[in-house]
Amino acid sequence: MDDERRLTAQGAERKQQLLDCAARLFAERGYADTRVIDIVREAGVAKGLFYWYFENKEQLFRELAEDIRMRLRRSQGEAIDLDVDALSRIRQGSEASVRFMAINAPFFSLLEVENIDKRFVDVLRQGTDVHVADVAAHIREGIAKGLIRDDDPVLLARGVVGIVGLYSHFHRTGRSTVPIDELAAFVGRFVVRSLAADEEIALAAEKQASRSGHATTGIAPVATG
Amino acid sequence: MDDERRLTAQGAERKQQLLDCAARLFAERGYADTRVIDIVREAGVAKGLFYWYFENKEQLFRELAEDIRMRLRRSQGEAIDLDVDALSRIRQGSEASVRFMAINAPFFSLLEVENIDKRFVDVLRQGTDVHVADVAAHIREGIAKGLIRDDDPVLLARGVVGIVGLYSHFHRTGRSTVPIDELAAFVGRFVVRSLAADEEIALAAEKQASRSGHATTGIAPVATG
Amino acid sequence: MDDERRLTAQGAERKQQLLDCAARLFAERGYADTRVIDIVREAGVAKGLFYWYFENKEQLFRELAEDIRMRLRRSQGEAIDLDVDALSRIRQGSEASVRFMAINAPFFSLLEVENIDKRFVDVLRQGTDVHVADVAAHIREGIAKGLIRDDDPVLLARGVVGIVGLYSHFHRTGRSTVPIDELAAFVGRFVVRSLAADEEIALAAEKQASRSGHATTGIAPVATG
Amino acid sequence: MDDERRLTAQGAERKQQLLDCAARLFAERGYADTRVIDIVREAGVAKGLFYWYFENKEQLFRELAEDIRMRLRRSQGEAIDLDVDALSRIRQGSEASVRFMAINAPFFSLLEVENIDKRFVDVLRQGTDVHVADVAAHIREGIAKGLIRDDDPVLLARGVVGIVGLYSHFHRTGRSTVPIDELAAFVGRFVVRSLAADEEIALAAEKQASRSGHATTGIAPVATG
DNA sequence: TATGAATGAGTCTTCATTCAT
DNA sequence: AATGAATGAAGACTCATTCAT
Repeated sequence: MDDERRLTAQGAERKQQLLDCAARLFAERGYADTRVIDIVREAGVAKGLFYWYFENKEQLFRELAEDIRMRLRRSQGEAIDLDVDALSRIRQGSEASVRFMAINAPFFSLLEVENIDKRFVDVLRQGTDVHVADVAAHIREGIAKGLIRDDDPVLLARGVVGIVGLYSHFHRTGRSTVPIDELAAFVGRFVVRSLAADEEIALAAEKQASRSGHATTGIAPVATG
Repeated sequence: MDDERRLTAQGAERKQQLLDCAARLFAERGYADTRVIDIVREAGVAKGLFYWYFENKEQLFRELAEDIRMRLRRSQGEAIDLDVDALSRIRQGSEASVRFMAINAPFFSLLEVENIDKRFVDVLRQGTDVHVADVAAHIREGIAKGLIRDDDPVLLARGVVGIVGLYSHFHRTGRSTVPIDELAAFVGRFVVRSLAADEEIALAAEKQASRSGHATTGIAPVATG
Repeated sequence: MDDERRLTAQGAERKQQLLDCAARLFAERGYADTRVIDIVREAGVAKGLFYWYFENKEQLFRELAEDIRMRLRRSQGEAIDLDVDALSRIRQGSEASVRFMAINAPFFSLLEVENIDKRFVDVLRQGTDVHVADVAAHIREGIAKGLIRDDDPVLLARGVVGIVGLYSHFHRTGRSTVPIDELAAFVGRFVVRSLAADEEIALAAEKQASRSGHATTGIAPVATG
Repeated sequence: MDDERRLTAQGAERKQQLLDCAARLFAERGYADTRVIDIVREAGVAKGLFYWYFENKEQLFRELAEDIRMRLRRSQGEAIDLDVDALSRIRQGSEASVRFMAINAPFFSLLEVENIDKRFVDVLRQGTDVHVADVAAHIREGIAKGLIRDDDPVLLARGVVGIVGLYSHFHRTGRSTVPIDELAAFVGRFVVRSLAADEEIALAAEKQASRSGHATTGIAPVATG
């Protein structure tokens, strides 16, 4: 792969196919235990072709991670109701994220953790930081308006993002017996309680109707085999 | 290492030295990127000696993980004041954990995540589950007494354990500018707010004096060669 | 080599090349003392390629052993004159074998002994057993016709096969000063005398003209790099 | 081991114990697959002690091989009746050898083949050569007296020695269903028929009473620890 | 675009041998 | 004599990456 290549329609499709297969395998066995040959075999192409579309295995992972992060962020934007108060918006975003991650499970397994591979801390950390910044903005507004208790906004935001990832992971690894909608609601409550300035506000935020249906838009499923 | 070997005092020391070196390296570069030769070089011994004390690299990791988990749990037990209410106990345990993990940072990097390597999900998950069960017991008591809001105790416990790990990780990776004591207090507040049945109870729990000084007892630092 | 691979013509050639090089080296230095790297160096290719064609060193040995055994058996079939009596046929086969083994010396060194490696007793023993069964059939016929003395046919057959291997080995290891044709004739006499019912029959069998010229067809010599 | 060491009685015993254990293990798993640690463990001593008694593993094997060869030769001398004719003496020696090898099976497995390890061709070959020379002397005498057919004496002697080893091996590897005395008799017949000048002589040699009872004197059994 | 043979650096693991005690 | 920890050379095998076709 010499440079920024212009791909034909078929080429783009083939590349996406490799990305999808890789995502699934990374999720199943981890980055290190997924060999390039596993990916191409899953896609039904020859080994050499991998290097036509990607510089190397690492590059593929980075593309994958960035792509997923982008989709998650977009889904959150869609889930948030700009007319409601900051605390409710955080709740909406959190619930939507839990749902979105559940639907697109295989794509998230790989980036929730910073430690998969030291090589990737940069991509993964940067993704989280963007997310945290988004939430922190809402939190600052909430504090200013007396809706959210007066504590370090960035730390609080880290907590929110972390909790969402936490329960998503729990659900993704098949250990949650709770249905996804219930789990999302639970996370919503958890987050609201963590942040709310007082009980009354918490109860109000919990009541706020959810528009998070939008967030169920998933990543297109991959035709395996 | 062919069988259950009885170690002399010196042998046990040498083994511990290898464990410590391995912990540090795993923390720095991850499990996969730490070669056996790196470990023995760090310890200043020959490669073959590694296999005198450990069956293989995987076995060493398991011993390490179990050891650390045990220490963490013990430190929590010491930090908890049995005379105070359940919510306060959870706060105490959480704060103590954050401090303990901060002090023994290199030892925790490797087990906070379930995904280091698919081979190790068993050890790591089991460790977390024990921890969650501990906390869930306190939560049940708190709910019964009206101190903790009435929600799924195991899910809540997962949240508590997760948040502690979350902020410990954040601190460990050097991104927290907040001093450790302040961070521990923040986590204490966060946890208390997430769980408390009402505001009054939350404030009371936050006031409760901490005995968590005990928990600062760390793992003996290793003299690096 | 992950699965049953279909080889191109060139691939089959390369594989055969590796087999030939391995045979020569195994013969020279034994199985254990021949490293994979020696084999690939001999073939002038890189180490990794070995594992493209063979699962591992052991597998290569097995393929080799089976291949050789097959060739030997085929050569015997070609050497035997179906019109002559059983005793003469055994003599023909024995002489042919000695010649065939002498010509293809490097290929036989490795399987004449059962003890190269405990792992391989199965392949090697099974090969011998087939051979013994072949000879035993002729012996039974010879006994029935009064040509061969009445003794245990399988034990006798083991003796015949053993003697052939014995003198082949002797010749192969360079200790026989006798030319190969003379040695083959000697073995023919030895075998005939061991089996013959009486002297007259023995003399008759010794006189029987040999067709064993066929058996000189050897394994194609390998162009050493 | 610095030099020719003078051993105490206890030391000699300890050394013999190691030799015996090694013989058993070599027979079971072959030379290469028997580790020094296996030998010392079998003997119940520490690894370092091995090198007090033997220069190295190879040296031990050589001592073992020479010892066994000596015992075999002695047993043959004892089995031969100097009063009988050459052909009968060969028969006696052959039968005695088969019996002796059967009794001391574990000690012979290792030296019957020249190919265990290229390092040992010298010891093993030399042992065989002495044996062959012994037999060849008898054969020359037999030829001179018209008892044995006029063929190359050394080649014939190789055949005799080889056949004895052949059937011993067959018996040792547990594939012979025939009782040892019967097998020995069979070998006697086989050898006699291979060599005899005519039928009458062969029948006479077969009738000759056997004194080979002497040869059953075995190597002292080893107390396995 | 696509193939699959070829490369070779990298890593774990084994084991004979040495040596301080 | 005896112990067992320590050494380090050696070898099998993996897998990302390259390249001729």
